[in-house]
Amino acid sequence: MMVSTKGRYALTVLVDLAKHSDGRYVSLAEIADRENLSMKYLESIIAILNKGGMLESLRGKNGGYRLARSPEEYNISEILLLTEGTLAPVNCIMQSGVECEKAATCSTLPLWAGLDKVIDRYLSNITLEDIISGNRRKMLGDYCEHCESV
Amino acid sequence: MMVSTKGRYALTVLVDLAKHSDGRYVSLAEIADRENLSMKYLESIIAILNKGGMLESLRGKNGGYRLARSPEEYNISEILLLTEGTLAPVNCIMQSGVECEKAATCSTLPLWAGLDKVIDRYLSNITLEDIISGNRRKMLGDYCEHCESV
DNA sequence: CTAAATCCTATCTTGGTGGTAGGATTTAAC
DNA sequence: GTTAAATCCTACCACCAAGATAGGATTTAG
Repeated sequence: MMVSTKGRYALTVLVDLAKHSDGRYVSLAEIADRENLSMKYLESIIAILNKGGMLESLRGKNGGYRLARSPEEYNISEILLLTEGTLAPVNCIMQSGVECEKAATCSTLPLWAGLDKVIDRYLSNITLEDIISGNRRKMLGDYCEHCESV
Repeated sequence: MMVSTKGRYALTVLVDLAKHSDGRYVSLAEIADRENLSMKYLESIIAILNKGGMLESLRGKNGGYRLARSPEEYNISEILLLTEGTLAPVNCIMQSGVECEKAATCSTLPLWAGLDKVIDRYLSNITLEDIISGNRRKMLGDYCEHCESV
């Protein structure tokens, strides 16, 4: 498993906000209720999003959260990176420069590095807007970033 | 994390066998020593490979393991699938038909399904032979299965 | 017969996942 | 200025898979 509930619920929250806040602040209770998720657990997840600058929050009565930017300005990679810490498919691949001591001679490292690249390319290319608009071609179809850019 | 040491070590073992057995049986002690991994731990991993039909084994003195097929006939996806059980990036994606109850209305499901597809495409396309021959273009480069097939 | 090997079963520690609990603080509305 | 509704903060906990380790039973070449 690569993406835990943390990352998945974070995305769910952002999608919910994109769909339901038209500028207004939406309370966590409302989101938890609508998405049928534990509000207490979402609390800890939304805190990460908030501190990461992905949301604006308002405390007190009638408070809540709303997106800090417009949906097309969020790419999925940055959302998951923030909540999951890393998206690397193996421990060998570090976000920092720290490397395995065998890296120089490891025959399998290029495979893992390539896999990491493929995953990040896919996720970086999709935005929150693609998700709420249901851009199936880009997510599921034969859409090819590489071909498209040539 | 998506691929644990189980899958990584399994691949390491297969690569080691591909490189060092020219038809002869290679003992686990030899592999563990060369790869600097715990022999006892490798034992449990190689058992999976063996039962999965990826290896041929010979018991008793001078026994050991060798590949059941030639390196280009193993693709990485099947190796990892056997050892890891699943390669799905999220719990939402099942290898069986079992689905989340919210699947029909879930806006994020296409994203996960697409990610799963991208990962499997990449790993299915690379063989053991690509790894031992260090085919960097295919693993790391701008190689594009999609473009290539058009 | 013995040494070298696979095969089999059981056990253990650790850290991350997926939460829960309780309260402190802020603010709008009456 | 009191109250209710909300965010914010800290601590805690159960469970399970990962990553091994241990010990012995079985097979076979020499």
